Amino acid sequence: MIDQRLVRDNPVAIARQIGRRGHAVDLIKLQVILQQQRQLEEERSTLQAQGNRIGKEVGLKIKDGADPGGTEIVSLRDEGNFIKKKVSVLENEEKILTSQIREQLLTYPNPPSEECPDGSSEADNVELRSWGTLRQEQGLEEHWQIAERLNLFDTERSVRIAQSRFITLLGQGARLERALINFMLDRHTAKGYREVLPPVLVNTASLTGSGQLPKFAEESFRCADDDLWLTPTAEVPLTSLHRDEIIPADQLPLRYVAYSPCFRREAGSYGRDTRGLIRLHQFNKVELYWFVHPDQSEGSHEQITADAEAILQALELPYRVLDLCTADIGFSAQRTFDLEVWLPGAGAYREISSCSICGDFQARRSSIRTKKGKNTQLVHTLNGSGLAVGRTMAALLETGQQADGSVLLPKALVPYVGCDRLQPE
RNA sequence: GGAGAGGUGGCCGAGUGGUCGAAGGCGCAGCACUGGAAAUGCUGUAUAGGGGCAACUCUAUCGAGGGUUCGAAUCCCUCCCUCUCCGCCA
Repeated sequence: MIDQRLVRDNPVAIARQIGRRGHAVDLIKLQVILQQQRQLEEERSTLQAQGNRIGKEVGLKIKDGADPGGTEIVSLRDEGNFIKKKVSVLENEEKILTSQIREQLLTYPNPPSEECPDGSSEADNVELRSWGTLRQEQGLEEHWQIAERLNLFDTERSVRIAQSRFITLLGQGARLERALINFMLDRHTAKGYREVLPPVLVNTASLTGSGQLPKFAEESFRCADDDLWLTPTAEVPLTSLHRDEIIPADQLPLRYVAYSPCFRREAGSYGRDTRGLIRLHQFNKVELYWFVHPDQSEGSHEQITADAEAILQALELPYRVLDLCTADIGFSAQRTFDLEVWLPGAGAYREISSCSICGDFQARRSSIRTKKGKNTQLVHTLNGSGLAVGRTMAALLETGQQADGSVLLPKALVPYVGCDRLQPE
């Protein structure tokens, strides 16, 4: 959420910043409402102060022996009643404005940071660096072909169990998925991350706090009879882990790593990536999440990205790093670095991690603050996938495929899987 | 699912209509004492919004919303949540 004081003081500047995302916004109307609201609040609190004075006066006079039914007390009561009526009128108007303000504020995306490159589509994303040597020979299989051959998962039966875009991993496939989750968690916790296994059903407040609601309701699965949704990413429960809290400054930064299944409707992606592990309604992800003091967020974006990259490097998976342009960053992000892994079979890079710095955007929505002495301020939050597990498996299959049909696994993974290659069962 | 209890500041806990943002304790911070520490003593210690250079001050907040009243943490109504016991269950 953007700071309403900024909208009140300089709506044009904020609108211009948000406008860099490609859609013009007009904050002048909101500014007017904010000014009205502030004026109402001023009037109301002045009246309430008067009312409070009368209340005290009546109490004191009665205590001093004044006749509760006497003219003096009665006239004070009348005055109190008069003020009360005026206050309640103002309060009602104010309440309407306040909820309008919040409703609107919640719909505006985070203004991109100064460093975020301008652009109008994903074509304007900037490649920052790449790592590893790409396999580019002809005739390589795509991951779903390999998986089918090795019997790692069953697509058709998954439709029977659920619907399309769900996957059932089998045998070595299931084992590899589990190995990857453990491997990633171990690597991150070894670096000082605190491991979290959160609920995967989250309430509306949690989704609003991290920025998925109100704008992206159609992307999430909702439980019909409860105020609960299937989480689209562990970022949601991790943000709400400290919602409505004040974290002592000396405890920051807090760095969490959470494995969770993630659920997304993938509305509007009909026909894309229909085979294999790339785009599913349910997938596994290990997520990194930082709460940092605003004075210390410098450099943290690069660090969290490096932590995600370390997994790709340990798995010997070539990738590149993109600095997403203003048109391509997510709703809550100020700036985002995407990691794209090389899929030799598909002959393309695919997003496998998205590392974002959100500034105080989520912290304001979720009311997460920190305190140093008397100074209370919003924390800054960062998140990054470390990594998307299904897509990691896809990359491993395509990268490790051998002429004899087996798949060679990276050395680091051998202790987790229990063998150095996957072979037909 | 059945029965009961309860939601007060960072925590514990008092407070059943009047100057209560709220006793007391714990914790925390500063100061004093000490060679240093412990113990002790003193002082301070919520959040949000408004005004003021500041000291400071006004308003709101005792789960949420509504009501009664000149005045509500305290009385009434509705809702939410938590806990305990029983049942069921991974």
